[in-house]
Amino acid sequence: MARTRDGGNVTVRDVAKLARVSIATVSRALSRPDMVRSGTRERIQRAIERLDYVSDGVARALSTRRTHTIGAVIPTLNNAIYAVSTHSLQKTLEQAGYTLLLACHEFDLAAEARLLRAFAGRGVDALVLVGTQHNAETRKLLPSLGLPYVFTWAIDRTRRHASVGFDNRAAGRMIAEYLLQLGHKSIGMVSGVLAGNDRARDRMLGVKAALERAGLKLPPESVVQANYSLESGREGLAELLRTQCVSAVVCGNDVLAIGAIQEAQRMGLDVPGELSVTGFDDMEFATVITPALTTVRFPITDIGVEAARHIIERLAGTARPRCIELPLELAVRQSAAAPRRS
Amino acid sequence: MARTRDGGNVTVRDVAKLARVSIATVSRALSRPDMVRSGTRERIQRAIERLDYVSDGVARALSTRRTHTIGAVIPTLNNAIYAVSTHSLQKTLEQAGYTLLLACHEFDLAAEARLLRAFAGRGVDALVLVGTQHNAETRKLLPSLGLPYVFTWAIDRTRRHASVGFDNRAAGRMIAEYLLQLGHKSIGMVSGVLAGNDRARDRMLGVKAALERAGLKLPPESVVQANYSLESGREGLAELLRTQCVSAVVCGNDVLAIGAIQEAQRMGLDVPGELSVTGFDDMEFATVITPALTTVRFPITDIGVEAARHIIERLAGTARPRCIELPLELAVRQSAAAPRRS
DNA sequence: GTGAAAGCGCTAACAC
DNA sequence: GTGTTAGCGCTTTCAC
Repeated sequence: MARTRDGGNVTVRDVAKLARVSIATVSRALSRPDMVRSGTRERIQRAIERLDYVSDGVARALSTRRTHTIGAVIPTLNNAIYAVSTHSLQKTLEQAGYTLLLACHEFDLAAEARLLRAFAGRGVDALVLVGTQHNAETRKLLPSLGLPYVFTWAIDRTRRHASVGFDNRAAGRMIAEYLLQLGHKSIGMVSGVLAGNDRARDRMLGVKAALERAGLKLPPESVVQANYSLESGREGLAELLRTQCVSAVVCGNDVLAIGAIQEAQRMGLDVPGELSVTGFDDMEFATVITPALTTVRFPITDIGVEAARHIIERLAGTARPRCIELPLELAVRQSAAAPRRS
Repeated sequence: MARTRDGGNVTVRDVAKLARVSIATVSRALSRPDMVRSGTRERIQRAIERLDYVSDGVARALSTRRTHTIGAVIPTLNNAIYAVSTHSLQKTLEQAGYTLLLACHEFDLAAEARLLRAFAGRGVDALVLVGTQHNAETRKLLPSLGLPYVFTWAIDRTRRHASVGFDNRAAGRMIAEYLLQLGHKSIGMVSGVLAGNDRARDRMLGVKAALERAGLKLPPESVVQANYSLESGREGLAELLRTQCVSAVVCGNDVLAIGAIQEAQRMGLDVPGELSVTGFDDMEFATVITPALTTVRFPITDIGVEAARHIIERLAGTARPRCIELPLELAVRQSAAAPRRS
């Protein structure tokens, strides 16, 4: 996008003039070179280089009704797991010639709807969201846009929307069953905020289901909710232990779990001797804390890659499975153990 | 962007017809409502609502030559510090009505140039980059685009480019002087990769300068370079200690430092008794490791906020200081101490 | 205060 | 193969 002497942008017109062809031929030389005779093509190529011409994506977008831009609205970048899945999303989209428009709703579903609307106005070709739970406005907007979209980090049980993620409920069951198997009978949770967050809610429901199957309960007072930060994990644990007497605490994610371990240690509790603590996600830092964190591993990078692939293939007109469920795995380390008999 | 019965998008034309005005008036009612009589305005408003009209950003962009889109090219989202500064960048831009186009170059400056060129082609209104060191292509491209741009995470000493960041060299000096003051005489580094990364290089140069002022040296063999990961930090420390005998290791960032502490402990070294280890950044996880990490604190969130403000004000035509230097602060914790006499 | 018309820079029929 | 021309949906003079 250099300028011509008169200050305007270099356009197809300038290239056409210099190469002594029509603008249509310039356009063709760029999009389908095989439709242009090689001599002409080279003349155009030279003109392009001499003028330092870069074709205007906005004009092309207006003409083709394709921006080659994908909008992703995620909860936050301050959470490593969303940052990592967004990274792989961007790299995979880039390889296919797509550019990523990114915004964070900070766990506010009304903000999510607003951002999606803004992206639609910017003419994105497709949308990537996190979670399957969205507010009424989003639910109305999404189909009306006529754009491909995909939910991530969770799977859509209704199968009405494309989704790539994992079964958070199964993850909750998995960790709870592990604790039950270790012999725990009283289990509490420091969960992520449940409202508007189906990942947090499903994990909690999974834990609850496993406990109930074992004849135990997970009453509301055993579940404290916390924002996403170490500090919230610390406060959450303190709050839980103020009223509940538990031998194990399932935390809604690794960050909360690490905060909880810090707080337990500050209170003089031995982890896992007096209190077992678990997380979800298996982020890189799960092994930094002592004791290393027992958690559920998700293939986080794959979420971005698969979501991107789904979008790319939808846009290319290729069919694709609508729902991709990624595998879970228990990462057994040292923060959970059999409860001490007392 | 709902559709009309015939499948096409709803455009100003549809709104104009329904409101019985010209398209020019619809456009005005949207951009400068005070230039339209209130009765007309309300008729138009009703038509817009009935048709669920959303104006087409691409067409507006072509007409106004403004996309209200800002492109940011960062090294990676897999590094919490860039993710966090990008988060605040996005939120601040959003408040001013701008949308963020994001891409990662993964520490490849040729990729950076390619991505910047792609963003320019997409018609971004301004550009945000990380660091002051860029390859020849980028250096040539940036001024030729005629767009505002800002470097972040470092300050441009030449003052020829807008920048918001901190003095990484001073940060290096700060941590080295602290170690010298504790009595260390042999100091090594596990640095980030130096090539193409002025933040890593300046931190190293700062350490070197401080050592030399104290009559000590930092020879190349005392500086091992590592990618950004815990694993690289572990390997980096192992490699350094294989050939060097040091009482303190300055790591290029907190992640490397935490990896280094893990490795030192694995080797049976007491930190800080037998080896002091420091980082840079003061990320949230700096206190998760035992011993808690001594590091240099940067106001990471402010980088994004200030970079966004700079861009917003430049685009609004308001003048702004070209170079914003953010403050540094030593975060003294337990991973560095006086060396044991031996 | 409102309308007609000329672009913004590109693509894509359709002619030749 | 290549050129002509009519849009894509909006903003913005310039008349009235």
